[in-house]
Amino acid sequence: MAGTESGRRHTRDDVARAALRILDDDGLPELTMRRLAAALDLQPSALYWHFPNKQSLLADLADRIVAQPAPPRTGRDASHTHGAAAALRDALLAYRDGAEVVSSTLALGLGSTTAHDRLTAAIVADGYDADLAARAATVLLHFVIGHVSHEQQRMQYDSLGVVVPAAGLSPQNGGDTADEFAFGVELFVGGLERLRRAPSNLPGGTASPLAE
Amino acid sequence: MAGTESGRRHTRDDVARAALRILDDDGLPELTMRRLAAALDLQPSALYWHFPNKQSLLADLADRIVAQPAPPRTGRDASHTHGAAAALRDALLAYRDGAEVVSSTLALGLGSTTAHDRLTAAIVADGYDADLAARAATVLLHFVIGHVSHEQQRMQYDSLGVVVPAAGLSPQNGGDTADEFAFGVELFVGGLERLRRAPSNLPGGTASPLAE
DNA sequence: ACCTGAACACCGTTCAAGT
DNA sequence: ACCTGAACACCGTTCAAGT
Repeated sequence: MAGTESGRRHTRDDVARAALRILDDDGLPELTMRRLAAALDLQPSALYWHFPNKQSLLADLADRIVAQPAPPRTGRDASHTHGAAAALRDALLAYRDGAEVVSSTLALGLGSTTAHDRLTAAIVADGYDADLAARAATVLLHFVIGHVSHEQQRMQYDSLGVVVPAAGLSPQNGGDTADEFAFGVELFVGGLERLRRAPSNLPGGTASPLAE
Repeated sequence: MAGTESGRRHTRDDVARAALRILDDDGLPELTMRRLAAALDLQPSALYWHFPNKQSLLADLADRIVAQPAPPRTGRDASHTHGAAAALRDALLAYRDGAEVVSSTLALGLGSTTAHDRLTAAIVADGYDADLAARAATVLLHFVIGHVSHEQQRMQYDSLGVVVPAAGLSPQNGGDTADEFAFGVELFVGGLERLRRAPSNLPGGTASPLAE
């Protein structure tokens, strides 16, 4: 009874929170302007007083999902980078289709730079210079979003009892998705560490000195 | 005059090719079933004889984009992995919004496993066992798709003359996108090489033996 | 400042029926 | 085997007008 709708007129924050609720309850495809308006007892056109269009609403949701305070992580993380990557994954997993919302917002060049900034800061805290960290953070961010997006798609297939025949990207060897995530982050951190000893070997020279 | 429409009735291949043409000419948002039908001089409902729904059509397009024969790459690649990653990037770049089509198809668990298979084979060819390679290929695939997707979004912004204020994922330091891509692949390969010497250090032990 | 009412210009998809 | 015609059940967005 004492829900999100109580007084009379709504604020931009109300709209965003109602949208987050629909997202989490029923998923991104169900989050239409018309359904959101109905949840707020509003005409669809009223939403356009609060947000210029649907994409900017989604960008706002993406910011909220990413900005979410990180729950205290169990155990010491192996590095700041590991911790920041895991915290970002947790944030994306906290809302249904969270990764997709953030991904599509990023793909349109919208949304804040919070996620990228935090990963960059963590890499810097692990001892790399700001320039390198910023570029590496972009790489890590692509992996994290891609991974969690795939993870969440799998969750909703599982909840529907769908048997996926031989999907190319599913964990192949009985490892669960958290293990696969840790593996990806470890690969990334390993690559960073290798750069620490041999700072420039991109063009020219043998790129794989350890091979054979 | 002698275009895609000549005889009378169309095949599934005709439909897919007409769709690829709309995609490449006008982008993914313009690729609607109604516009596609019009391009083929068909009623929209006719498309549903060839494809059960729009998503399976998009999955077919994704397969075609990825399966595309790789143009001969200039210069020797530093490794099979570098070559396969670059070839995949080229394939995605060959069609407007190519990365987004593949990404959304993957996100729905549709499409073939060609991209993943090829990356896996390349990693195996570089001397890693099949198990590790398959998991690593997933990581690399996430990066490649995320990177190219962002790259293509940027291309269409540039072509519109849009000035993006301070986007968090744009190349920050004057490096072009191809350099950023090479950097990401190098990071990935570096991480793999580190695993070659220390095959298991994920849980337990110091994860960053080189730090400090 | 915040919302209604009504409309515009679209979508994907189904299905009986035609050839 | 391949397509038409007509409909269903939706979308996001605009805009004048109300309070």
